[in-house]
Amino acid sequence: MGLDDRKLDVLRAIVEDYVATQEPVGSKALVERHQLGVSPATVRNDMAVLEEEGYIRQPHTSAGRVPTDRGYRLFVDRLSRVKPLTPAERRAIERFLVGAVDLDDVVHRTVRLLAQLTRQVAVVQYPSLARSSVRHLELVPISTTRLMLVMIADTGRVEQRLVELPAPIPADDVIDLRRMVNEKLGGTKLADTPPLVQALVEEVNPQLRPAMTTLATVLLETLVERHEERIALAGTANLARGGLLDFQGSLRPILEALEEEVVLLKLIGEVEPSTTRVRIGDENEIDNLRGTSVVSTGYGPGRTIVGGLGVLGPTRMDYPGTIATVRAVARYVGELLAQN
Amino acid sequence: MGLDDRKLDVLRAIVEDYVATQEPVGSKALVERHQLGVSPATVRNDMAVLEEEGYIRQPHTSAGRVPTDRGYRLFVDRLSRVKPLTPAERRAIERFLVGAVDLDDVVHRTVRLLAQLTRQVAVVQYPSLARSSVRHLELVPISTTRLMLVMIADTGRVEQRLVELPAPIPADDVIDLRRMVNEKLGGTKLADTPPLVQALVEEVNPQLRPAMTTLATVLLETLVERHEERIALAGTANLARGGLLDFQGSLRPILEALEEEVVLLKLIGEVEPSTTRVRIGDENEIDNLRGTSVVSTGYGPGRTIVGGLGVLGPTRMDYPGTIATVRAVARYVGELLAQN
DNA sequence: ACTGGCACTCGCTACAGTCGAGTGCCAGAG
DNA sequence: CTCTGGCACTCGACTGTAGCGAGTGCCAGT
Repeated sequence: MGLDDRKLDVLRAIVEDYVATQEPVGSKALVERHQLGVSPATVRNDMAVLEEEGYIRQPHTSAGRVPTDRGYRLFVDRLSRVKPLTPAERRAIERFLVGAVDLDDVVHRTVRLLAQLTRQVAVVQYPSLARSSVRHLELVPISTTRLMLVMIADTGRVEQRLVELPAPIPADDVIDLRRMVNEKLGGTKLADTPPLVQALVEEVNPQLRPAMTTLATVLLETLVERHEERIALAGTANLARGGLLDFQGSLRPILEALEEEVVLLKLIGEVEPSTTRVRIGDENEIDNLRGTSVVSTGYGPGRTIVGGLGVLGPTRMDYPGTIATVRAVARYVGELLAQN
Repeated sequence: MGLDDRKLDVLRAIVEDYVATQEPVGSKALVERHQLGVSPATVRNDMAVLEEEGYIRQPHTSAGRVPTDRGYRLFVDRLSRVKPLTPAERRAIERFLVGAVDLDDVVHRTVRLLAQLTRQVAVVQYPSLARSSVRHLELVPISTTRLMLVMIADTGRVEQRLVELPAPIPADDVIDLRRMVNEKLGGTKLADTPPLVQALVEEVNPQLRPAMTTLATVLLETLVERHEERIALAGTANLARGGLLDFQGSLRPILEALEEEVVLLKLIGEVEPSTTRVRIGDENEIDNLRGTSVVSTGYGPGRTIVGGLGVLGPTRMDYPGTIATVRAVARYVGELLAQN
């Protein structure tokens, strides 16, 4: 059945009031605070329908109504307009991000900024290596059998790994190795490197082969297997704000989930289109995080996307405001990266 | 007044029982569970004295006794023997730390291990730059006006910073710069570099001076001003374990404190002697962390100390066990680093 | 289609009563 | 002088009852 306009108005009013007050909202309070132009009784009838359709529910018989996940979903999809940022927020963003000296700095500032603006838990993914290109590979001899491999990506990311060589290697050979890997891999998308690395091992002259083989192993491990992705987190203290009224009872499962990089990546890393994604309550794939909502989006220089960022909070959150903030921050970060 | 041996036994028993059960302990339960060889009435008299001296207190009139911070302090200083680790714990430590590929990996594994073993919040400081020596400085040209400065320390730490040059610089000059900084700074303690860096700027030939000046600025900034110290954190979910019985009420101030690097450094970074440090409740300098206890110690290869690590938990914690674990982990990590 | 009225539900608070763990004190034994 | 058993006392935790009030669902009337 089609919900008529007034019922939608009622739902919107319920969501807004509940988000603001954190208390179940009744029919009387609703007509007082919003100009609905009808009586409480009418609103009650509308509420009954909304409840039947699963958009709101009553915590107890004698209490007001609270939006369900489904109700929030409808609200986000059809009833809310994106709130423009206040000038103060704009200024905060600029002030916070100006003066960042390198990628690490940008990411840290961003995640703190997001946490502060939204008053929720913020998560920022470092530019994904999979979406980066190799800018330079550096080999620094540590001893005759040890090299430090430093990879610098065009996104500003720098990764290093220790390479333990099977046999001592003269300094000149290190130079050769460096030249070869840079010639072959420089400028290529990291996602495309595995076959190239393979080729390197096969083409190299026999004398360098053992060294190149271990080097290749480390390269593949670093790029594909291990950390590949990095994540920054901030604002966990905000979880404990609502006096535990949100997150029925225990923060533990949430904190546990937030300690798993894999989980965080799932949350904000899956960025396909450049649109903002909102996951509400049960829509979350992570069991520990049902009961929370996640707003995430991709960021990157220009129109490309190199990573994701977002925030996590109670389902009872200010969606329009949060979405606006997340988008704005992502855009600013993109601009910052574009200056590279 | 001198507490006689039995009173100390009583205090020990109270601490042990309270830590185990999390409930105020009464005189009757005490004589039942420990072989004190006296009646409850006698214990009560002892308790009265202990309370008067400030080692224990009663939450309510009709409840048992609970140790005070002062009581825990006495317990830690004089009444507890360090618990040897179980073989299972030893094995866990080895299994966890074997196979770490580089410093980052070591630190991350260590912090997770500590959190898991102690079931508390674990903090590990990366080897302090102030206590490291420069092994190598690398300059990688990114563009004609940008260099990536990569510093590798003998402790395995690698720091990088982008250097924005005032004017384009030819490739040969970069090589010169690299040679100069390495000759001058290579092998020196980082704490001693500032004057050397200064000297470099003054000695360099005029053509390279502008580049060297900005390079020097970045070097000093990186080493002295900025991150200098890095920290890894794990196990925050353990805070929410005790059902909020510990940490009267809110986790918020604690989580807030844990997000501040400065605070964490204060907690575990001040390592003077190689001994283990225990801060109990109010002894903590950080206001937000009164009500928690911190066990910390230094670690490093051989007898030297390059950084600190420790755990944070409720004042009601298993001190002997925690101290033993923290020490053992620190020792293993030291051995691991010594293999460099 | 909306409204006012009314009976009903049920969580919240206050209050009284009971129970029991634990204490402090004291007189007496060793 | 130290320890012990006994006893009265305190006070938090729990239970049950009662009244209140916010909020609802339903219905008859406009």
